Amino acid sequence: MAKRLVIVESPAKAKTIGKYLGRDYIVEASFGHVRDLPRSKMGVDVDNQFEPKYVVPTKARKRVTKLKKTAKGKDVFLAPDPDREGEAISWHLFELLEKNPKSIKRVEFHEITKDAVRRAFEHPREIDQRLVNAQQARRILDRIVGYEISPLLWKKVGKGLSAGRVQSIALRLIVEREDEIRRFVPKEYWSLEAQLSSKRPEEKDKVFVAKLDRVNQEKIDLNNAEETEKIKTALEKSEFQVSSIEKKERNRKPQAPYTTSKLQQEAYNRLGFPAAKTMRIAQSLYEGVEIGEDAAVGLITYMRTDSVRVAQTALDEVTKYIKEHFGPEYLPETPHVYKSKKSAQEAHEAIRPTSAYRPPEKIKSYLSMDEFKLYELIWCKFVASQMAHAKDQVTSIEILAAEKYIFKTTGTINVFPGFLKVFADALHAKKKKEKEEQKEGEETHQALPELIQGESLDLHELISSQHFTKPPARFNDASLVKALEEDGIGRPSTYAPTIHTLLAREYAERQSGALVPTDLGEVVVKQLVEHFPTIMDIEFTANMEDELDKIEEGDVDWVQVLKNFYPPFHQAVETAQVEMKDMKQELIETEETCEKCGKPMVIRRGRYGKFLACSGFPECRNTKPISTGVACPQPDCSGTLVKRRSRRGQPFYGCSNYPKCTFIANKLPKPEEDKADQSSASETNHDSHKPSVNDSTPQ
DNA sequence: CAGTGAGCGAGCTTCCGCTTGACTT
Repeated sequence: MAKRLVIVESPAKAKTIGKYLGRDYIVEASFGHVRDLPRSKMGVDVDNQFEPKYVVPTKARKRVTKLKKTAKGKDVFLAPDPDREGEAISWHLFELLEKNPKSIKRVEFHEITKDAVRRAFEHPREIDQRLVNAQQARRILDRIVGYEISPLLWKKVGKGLSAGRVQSIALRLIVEREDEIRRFVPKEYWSLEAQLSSKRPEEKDKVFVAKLDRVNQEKIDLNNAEETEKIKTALEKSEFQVSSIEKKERNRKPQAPYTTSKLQQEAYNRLGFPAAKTMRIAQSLYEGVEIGEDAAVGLITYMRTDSVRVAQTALDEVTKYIKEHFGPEYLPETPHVYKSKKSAQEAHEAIRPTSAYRPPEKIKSYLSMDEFKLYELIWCKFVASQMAHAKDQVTSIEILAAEKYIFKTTGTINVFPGFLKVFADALHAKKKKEKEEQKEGEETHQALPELIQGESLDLHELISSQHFTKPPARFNDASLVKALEEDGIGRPSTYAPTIHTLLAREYAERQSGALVPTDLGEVVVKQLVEHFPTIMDIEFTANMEDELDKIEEGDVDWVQVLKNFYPPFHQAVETAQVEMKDMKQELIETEETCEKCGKPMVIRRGRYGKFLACSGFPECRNTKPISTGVACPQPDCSGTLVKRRSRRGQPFYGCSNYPKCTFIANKLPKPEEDKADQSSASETNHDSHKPSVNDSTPQ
């Protein structure tokens, strides 16, 4: 009968550790937090040292009972993650179990390897109350912000709404990006390219392209057709001569193995997986997949991490693998070491395969298509991260024309693939003929002919093209997660749920992958920014983290941090109770008159956004949608287009004269323009968000 | 595909961060 109980957060971790520790230990999982503030009320006594009231949520009841029973008379080791939240979980467990066991100690390990676990058990310690207190300050602050502002929104905007330190900043980013896009004015610019080739017979067939770069040593901006055509004409008869050739060797470095944020970004950009889908699939790879005859094997390390650290055993193994499969020349002189971002809590390793010796192709038949694709990303990224640099030879050539115009071009030849070999092999294995986006952000390179300094070239064609600057792209899962992570807002476990919340509240919606704010989202952000500028500041979380750090260092009392925060915040809530506009009642006057009763129409906000309603309500119940101002393209129709929504919620544009006119379109057609050369513009400036996401994933 | 918004006003809604399993049909 084992005399020792170890408690960790997750059952998968429990299984692995159980194997390392042997029969003397029982290993159980807590399944995350086991105590929390009550859901139904604030649960914080703001007048009495912010004393929190902790309860065991119903979901955790059975777990806690089981743990209490198992702990009786044993030596208990609390082994949650070595970070703020893990320390808090340990403390809550301690408080709940205190009376039952013979002893309770805390152990910590930063990687789940036999060695690290063994060592941890040789040095058990007490719970670090400073870490716990930092967590309490964080928890209570989030509770106060969320549970004081949300009810204000119920009163002023609509029931069921929410606000919070993380979600409201995420929403703000989305709303402000939409503002930028609306304000954006595209600017015209032109480029001028020359198709050239050598006159020498042996190189003559290799036509290449060079781009106009400078005039009289000054960078040139071509702003319109006239300017461009003038130069073009001047150059048509001109001599083109190679004025400089520069060859350089360039090293390209592999990137670090994945953190959660980076995995979500790349899975979205390369595979089209929304953040939630990536996490679901990663979880199944982590929990284990049956491979051949063996029992289930965990294929990757833990998927919620902010660290790029790799266990020494894994480094040794991947080094061996690279040497055997690619050859010693594919190894760097010393192993690459990557730095996590400063704010990382480093409780886990990077996301990596549990063994380099399980290349994707080898286990493909045991995985679903999606599991395979995600595993392949993770495996390749990790193996590449410990391979040699790729070496390119980059040739930069300048060509002089008409004595003052300088054209530039570069050619790149890969002389040693290094880490790129992993990605090239993966691509090859897929046998894809179609041109696929190269991994690791490679551009397509043109190969140049061998040119000689001073030689004169044949001009085949001068190509001028019109371009327009593009507005910034809307956020999608990848870019939003990236922005949040860079500003230290949210944690690996919350990026995907935060996006879900914004959609569930109807603050934002997905349009072919992009996150677009709704009217409701815009109203909420406007009110919050006006009344809670501090909370709505991107820097708020960073400042909070500084305070939490001080608590962890023992420099500041956690209650004092809340005492500093609360009074001005609460005052802002009180003020907003009085001064925030009641958006539920808000009527916006318009010029339109009701065709049924002649009274003016007003804009109201409803479930589906803004609409026009008669001010004579409830006597006159006439309503109509707001016109987009775009005329109906149907000939002989005097109507304008209005935005509507199908029963399934899909927005579409229909004619205001319906049912007389049945014109319908999914996208707003461009207003008619007199210029016929619209089509020659090489780039359009909307819907620039990409890529599109599979609509197949249910939310 | 073509609707939405007050009034009475019970009792309800809500945060962030840790983690997966399952009251019954």
